[in-house]
Order: sequence, then structure tokens, then C-alpha cells
Amino acid sequence: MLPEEEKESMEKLLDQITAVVSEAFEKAGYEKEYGKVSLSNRPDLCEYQCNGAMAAAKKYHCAPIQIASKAAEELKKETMFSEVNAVNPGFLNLKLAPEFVQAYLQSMQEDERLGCEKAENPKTIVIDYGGPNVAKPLHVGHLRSAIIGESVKRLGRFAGHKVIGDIHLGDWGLQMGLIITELKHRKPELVYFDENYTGEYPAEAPFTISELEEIYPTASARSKEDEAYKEEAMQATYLVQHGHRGYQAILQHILNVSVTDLKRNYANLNVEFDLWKGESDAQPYIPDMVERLKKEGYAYESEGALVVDVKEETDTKEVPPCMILKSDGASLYTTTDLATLVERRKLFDPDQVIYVVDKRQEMHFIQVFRCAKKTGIVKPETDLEFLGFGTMNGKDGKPFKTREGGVMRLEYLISDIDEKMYQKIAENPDISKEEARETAKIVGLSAIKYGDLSNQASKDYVFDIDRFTSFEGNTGPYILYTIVRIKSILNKYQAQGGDPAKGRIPAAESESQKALELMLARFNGVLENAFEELAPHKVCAYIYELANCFNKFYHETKILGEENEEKRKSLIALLVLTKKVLEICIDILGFEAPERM
RNA sequence: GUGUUCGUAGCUCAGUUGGAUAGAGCAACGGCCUUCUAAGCCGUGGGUCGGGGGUUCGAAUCCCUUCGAGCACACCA
Repeated sequence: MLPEEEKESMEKLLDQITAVVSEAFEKAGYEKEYGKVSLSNRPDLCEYQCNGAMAAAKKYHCAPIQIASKAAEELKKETMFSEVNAVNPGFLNLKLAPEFVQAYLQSMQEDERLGCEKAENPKTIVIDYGGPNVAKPLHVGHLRSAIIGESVKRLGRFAGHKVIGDIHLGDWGLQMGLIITELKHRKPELVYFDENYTGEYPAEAPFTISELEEIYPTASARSKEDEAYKEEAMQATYLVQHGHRGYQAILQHILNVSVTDLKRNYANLNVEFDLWKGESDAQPYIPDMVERLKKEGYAYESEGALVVDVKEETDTKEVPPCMILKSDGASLYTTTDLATLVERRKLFDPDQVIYVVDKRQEMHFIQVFRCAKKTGIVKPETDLEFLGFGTMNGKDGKPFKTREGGVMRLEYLISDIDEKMYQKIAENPDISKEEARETAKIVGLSAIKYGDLSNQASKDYVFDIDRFTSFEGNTGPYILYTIVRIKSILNKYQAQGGDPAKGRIPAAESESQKALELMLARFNGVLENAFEELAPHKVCAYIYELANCFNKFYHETKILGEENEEKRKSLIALLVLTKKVLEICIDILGFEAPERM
């Protein structure tokens, strides 16, 4: 392999400033640690600030303003800043020179990754998200896991890690027995129920997806009233889990039919999984795992069940033991999750496993994680991460329901929103009906995803269709609208014979342009931080601010109307960069922008 | 009961990990389209950061306490 050309990595803007300020502290006779710089929280006074002098005052027994002033003396020699002020009680207020910002953005523009470094030591990360049950339609409860998980996956990939998304299907347990039982009652003549049948089973499933979606709730309801029926279902569950040929063939049909349907649904959400594994895939790993836990003395019998203690001294509350086998010897949720970790280690040897699941499952994962660590199912250094999300509530603050009080099917929710979006877009007479339909889908998805992702994942949030489809303010459509505006200008520029790729970033000439450029410069830092904290909402907050900055700049600045050709070119370059940053960010959030809207 | 998360404008949410005058959007009111998309921009009003105490130069943020809400507490997933 040829040695790659050594490319100078692009240090984040904040780090560059901090380095210079730290040096100034050192030159002034103070420890450089005090030179940490942060974003200004008083934009009226400065762009960046350093509060270190206040902390240093104690150590050096003098007034903070003196320390700040001395550091400021040093900093005034730097060309990086256009303004350096020490103000009471000891703040150091900084403004960057427009030329410095210009140069920074210029190197960002020339870098394919816009100044984001790839991780030097890429990690292998498995993300467990989605988690739908087969034979049941997706409902709104599945929305958050899919949306958040997808975004975290993309954040990780963009950071240069090897990220594997696993849907982790719920394809094991009583539900399978219920479906088989109901099917047997309805169509006892099927070969799957002929115990003497030894031939090949049909390739065609004996049911469609809509039948399947009806069979399960029917069976589930009946099992709650009919003891014998439930008994039968449990027996069927046992048989399918212990190799009954006909039943396993049905299981395969259920899986195939469901997965086909799920793939279609997730594709509509722009969500993709690398792995379509399920709970059933982990089953083969259970016997050996259980055997080992027993042999090595981790697992013991308690009240008839097989458990592993996972208490820790620092616990502020009782953490019940992690149950490996029920008293009847059957496996359960924890068993499957542990076995899945065994499988994942064998197949991928991940450095990190992230579970994007409802936060109410936290206790379960505490137990699983501790048990996995304690018993060596995962390596000590494997990072097991619980990314719990809150409930999606309706306007009344209670879990989201249909008007009738039932669970809202995801498909219906999406088509509702698409329809409202279509009405709005169809108002534009220049857009054909077909294009309006397409655009409505794209914009609708942005409304749903942005509405979700702009909230902190861990908190409950209110899903208000009216608000999300009104498209004003801090919404996905607002972001898209901003991108579409830029596209429109760039298209016109090209139509006039201009080449958007040609220009160089300008030095800011106005307040609004400076603000826009400073915002663009934060890009790499924001993405890095968002991934570190597994916090897509920080990407949302960033693009919202960026879109605000752009729209203000747009409003004040003639771009195509700029007479000076060189200036016009460089303004276009600034638009191109803004567009790139916005597009990368929305791609990470999992949606895209239309050509017009 | 034990533990845990949370409580910020009428509503929905941020708050850069302890900094200066707590910010957005919606809703309300006012202004800006013969000129690059008005799904936009500019402006006005709206707050005891649930209450109380503490830690310190400095608290929405950390500690204690109290009130209120959600959630979880081994044979479901």
C-alpha cells in the first residue's frame, strides 16, 4: 500500500483558540490550564470567552481582573483576534479576526469531511435498536427506537467507527405458540400439523401479512379467556423451541412474511439495519452459556430459579439477582439478551454495544450488563451502553393513542402527516401533483424525525401532529426550507453560467455574515460532542441555529445581485459550505431535503 | 414502602457540564414581499428556573430538605 499523503488534520476552532489563550496565560506567568476557552454566553459582548482568571485568582492571591488583564496584554499581540478585553470581575472577552475565520472556513471547504477527523482507533460498535415483534404491525412505540438508533448509528459512522445496526426482532416466546395454535384451529388440514408428514414443506406461506396481523391479536385475546387454549399455545411454544419440524416451518413463514413487511415500513422511515437477527438467533448459545455459569459458580438456585447475583456495595437500592432460568427451566428475556451478547462477541467482537430502548427497561439492562461483565460474557473493557428514551405522549401528556384510544399504527401516523403536508405543498401552483406527493413524503419525514430528535432522548415528549405539521419555527420543515432556498439560489447562479465550486470563502463584512461563519466553524466540534454524548438533539440545536444565522444573513445580503463578481463568487462559496453542513447534518438525523417545496 | 428521573414564560422545549442581563419556537400584538422561495425576516409583551436552606467570588446547574409528577422494583418481553 502506498503511504497516504500526510494530511494536516484540522484542529477544532475552540481547541485552537484555547491553545493560544493557554499560551498567553503561561507567558503572563500563570498555569496554562486556566486558559480554557468556551463559547460566549454574551454574544453582545464577545464571541468567545475565558473564565480562567476567576479560578486562578485564588491560587495566585490576586484580583482576577489583574490576571485577565495580563493575559489580555499577551493576546493583543495575536493576529487571531480582532478584539481582546479583560472585564470585571475577570472575564476575558474575545472576538476573532474575520481573516482568521475566513482561513479556517477555507480549509474546511477544501476538506472532504469539512474538518471532521476520522477516529484514529475505529471502534466496532453494535447498536441494538428497532426491536419490533414479528407478526405485529409497527406502532408508534417503535418510532423512537428506530429514529434515535438510526441517528446514533450514522453519527458513529460519520465519526469513522464501524457501526453495526441490529434490529433485534422479537421472534421468540409465547406469541409464536399463539399464532401456531390459532392457525391450527383455523386450518387443521395444513401439512404442518400432520405429525406423520416427512416431506418438504411448501415455500409459500399459508397466510398474508394482513391475516397474520389479525391472527395474533385474536389468539392473544382468546388465550386470556380460554385456559385450555392457552395451555395449547404454551405447548406449541415449547414444541417450536425444541425442534418440531412443522412448527419451525411455520415460524420461518411468520418470519419471512413479517420481515418483508417490516423492511418496507422501515424503508419508509429511511431506517436501515445491517442485521435482521432476532431473539431466536441467540437460542443456540443458551445451553453452553448456562452450563458454564453453573460450572464456574456464578449461577445458583434461588426459589427454584437459576440466578446470578449482581448486587454491588455502592447500590442505593436493592438490585434483584439476574435471572437466568425460570423455575420451570425455561429461558427468559435476560437469558436471551445475555446469549445475544455471547453471539455478538463471537461474530463481531464489539468494543461497544449500545441499546436504544425504552427507558423503563433500565433495571433489566443494569442486571444484564452486570451479569455479562461479572461472568465474562463480555470482555472487561467492553462498553455496554444503555440509551433509554422516554415515552411519546399525546397532547394530553399521556401516552400517544388514537382517537379511539387504541395503539396508533405507524403506517397510519405517517400517512396522516404526509396527507397534511401534501395539502400544504399542493398550494404551490408550480409543483405538479406527483412532485407534491413525493415532496410531502420527504418533508413529512423530516417533521416526524426532527420533532423527535430535537428533544433529549431520555425525556418523555409530546407528539403534537398539529404542531409538527404547522412548519413554523424550530421544525424539520424549517431546516429543509432553508436548504431549499440555498439550492434555489445556486441553481439560478448556475443558470447564469456561474460555477458554484469555484469561489473562495470571504472574510465577513457584516455582523450577520460573521455570525454565520462562526456558526459554520463549530461544525466538527458539534458532531464530535453529539456522538460522545449519544445526543442527536445537539445536532438539531446546531442546525436550527445555523439555519437562523443563514436566514438572517440571506435577508440582509444580496447574493446574485452582488455587482462585484469576485465577491459574488465568494458569497456563493459560503452558501455552498452552508448547504453542505446542513445536508451532512440532516443525513445524520436520517432525512433529506427536496429540490423545492 | 424503596429507588430513580424530572419540575424553567400560557403551551412545547433548550440552556455549551459552576459564569456576566436564563434563551428559542408556538400562541398574542405590531412592522417587512413589483427585487435570490414570506414555510422567511425584524420588533413588543410575557420568568421568584416548584418552595426553603446550604456550599462560594458566582448556582437553573452541586449538596440537604420539602412539595408535586412520571417510571421501575426476579419466574412478561
